[in-house]
Amino acid sequence: MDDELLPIGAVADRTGIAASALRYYEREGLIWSVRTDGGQRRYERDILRRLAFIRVAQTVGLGLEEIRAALGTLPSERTPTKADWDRIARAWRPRLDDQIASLERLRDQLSDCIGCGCLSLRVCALYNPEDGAARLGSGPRYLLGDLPTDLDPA
Amino acid sequence: MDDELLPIGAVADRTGIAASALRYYEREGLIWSVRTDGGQRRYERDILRRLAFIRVAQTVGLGLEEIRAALGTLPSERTPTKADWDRIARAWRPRLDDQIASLERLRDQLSDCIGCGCLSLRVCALYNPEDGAARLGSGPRYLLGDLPTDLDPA
DNA sequence: CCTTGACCTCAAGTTGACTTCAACTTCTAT
DNA sequence: ATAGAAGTTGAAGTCAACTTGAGGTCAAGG
Repeated sequence: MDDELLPIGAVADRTGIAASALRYYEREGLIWSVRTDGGQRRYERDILRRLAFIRVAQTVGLGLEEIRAALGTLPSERTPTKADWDRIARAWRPRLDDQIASLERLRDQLSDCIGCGCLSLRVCALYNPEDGAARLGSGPRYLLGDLPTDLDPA
Repeated sequence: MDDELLPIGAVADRTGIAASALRYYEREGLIWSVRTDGGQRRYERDILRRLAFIRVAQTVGLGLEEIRAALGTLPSERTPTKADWDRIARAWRPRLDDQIASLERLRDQLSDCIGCGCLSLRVCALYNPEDGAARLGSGPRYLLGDLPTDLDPA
């Protein structure tokens, strides 16, 4: 069997995650590495599964903060098992279901509501505040945060 | 009939969009206003429909750039009709369908693939680059941009 | 031994969609 | 006529998730 530990470039190649991002994740406490005498990072193969998890979690819409929290629920003493990963991943289901549901709601209302030309908030409630699907983009985003009273035009 | 034109605060109240955002949209060329002698903005009621459109477009996941482009396809000489708005909104359908489809794919694979514990890119293709659902967050984001070769751990 | 490509750190830059601040000015109701 | 609420501008700040750059160090093959 060949070398146990992977240098950063190998991990980057295998995961598609840039080396700079891997260093960033380490600074943020999402992953860790051991160092050579010369100070270079060496990763255990275990890291690949962890990174796979991070990548999927992002796709589900979690921020790194939340992901770190989720990773924190993994056992620290032993190597996480399938069951450990499974438990966390299962927690995403409802979240995904919500996202799907609100996009479907939006799609259906788009036919009914924009189709009818009303575009009125009060009538069609097209903009559901607190809809998971609305959280695209970053930064201060109070859009959709407070219930507007009406948008009925002219 | 009362006054035709709305000051910025009234528009902000009615739409739930902050006055600062309205000024920003104007700088970005998404909306416009007329001015009083003193230089204050006054909006025609028409603006409410336009803002409603912008808000929904954002929910669908469009950036302001794309939204401006879409608004640009509206007739400039006459006030847009229901049919005009309808035409644009209809263009979102496929996009929404894609988003929904890729979230569903993710959800289903989550059961099969993380459930089985493999978390392997090559095998389960859980991370579909170019999946619309993946574009959450902003800033340079090359994640999911290049096809990784494998993430199969240990 | 030495070259060359991979790696290191730290600070600063990027992106999008805004917000916040300071320092005024305008409108409206009394 | 005037107080106070609401509006104005321009510049700078915010947030997440990274990237980029400068200036230097490490490690593996020839």
